[in-house]
Amino acid sequence: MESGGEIRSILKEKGLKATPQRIAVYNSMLALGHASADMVEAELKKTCPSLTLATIYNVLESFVGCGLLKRRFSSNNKMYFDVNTYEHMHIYCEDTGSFVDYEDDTLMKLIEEYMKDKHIDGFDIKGIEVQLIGSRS
Amino acid sequence: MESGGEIRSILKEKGLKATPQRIAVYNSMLALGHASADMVEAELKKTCPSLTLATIYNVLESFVGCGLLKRRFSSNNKMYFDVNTYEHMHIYCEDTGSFVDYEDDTLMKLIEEYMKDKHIDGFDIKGIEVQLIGSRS
DNA sequence: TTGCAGATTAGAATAATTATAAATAACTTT
DNA sequence: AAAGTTATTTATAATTATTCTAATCTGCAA
Repeated sequence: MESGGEIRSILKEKGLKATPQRIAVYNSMLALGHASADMVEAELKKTCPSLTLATIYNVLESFVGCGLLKRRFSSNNKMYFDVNTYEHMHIYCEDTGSFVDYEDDTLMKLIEEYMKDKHIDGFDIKGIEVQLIGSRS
Repeated sequence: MESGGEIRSILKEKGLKATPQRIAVYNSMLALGHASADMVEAELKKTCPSLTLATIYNVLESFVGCGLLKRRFSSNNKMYFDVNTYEHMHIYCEDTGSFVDYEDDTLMKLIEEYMKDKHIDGFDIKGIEVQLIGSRS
């Protein structure tokens, strides 16, 4: 039941201090799944009112650095971050401008299988991002 | 050899006036392939010095509306646009933060084929975006 | 050619992110 | 357990990216 345990060890491993702010942001990202900096701020406004947006950006950036989060691709002018616990795809909803997680292991496997023995000159391919563009039906 | 011909008719069809600004932005996007508003501005600074960023944003937006361009997904806080002449994927280079077009019809077909008879509840899927994340090797 | 709806412009306003420098708190060493 | 070191947080300012506004201009239909 000790909530900060896992993240503490990850941070220590990366030489980052385990501050309450980082733990709060991490828990909030776990709850949200994916979010932008201001969404995290809103989520933590009650429990952590001293938390600044600048800190949130710092924390999110440091989490990307240590692999806890991934940057999300978006088509508006905002940065989104994803909890990096599993490989999944996203549906971008044109009507609401929001993202919905979408899991399809078969498709991910299909793509990964195909890419495995592809060689793209000049690049090391580290990951594949798939976004479905959709509207509410 | 008349450069503005095609776009003029597309604009007319959509009820948009064929202004020199729109034609200039279109040609610049054709040359760049994909770009952000400020890249278009830089490209046109010499030939079109009166062109404003506000106009460029307006023009890009109207082009997305009429299908000449597509919004590009990115992971920094910037909007990018793509010339919408062919289906292709992108490689995002982590080292330089830039995008490189990548064509792989086989993979695109593979994915489209798979998605064709998928039903995702609540959504009409209109498109698929694939990004490869890579670093310079 | 003229009228007018739509487009462009300059500039201000907003939104999103990053930088700066001082204050604070986590971890190490004692 | 206390002190020192250093990374982190904080508040604020600055920067970057985009959108809004209101005045002017222009493409094009009549």
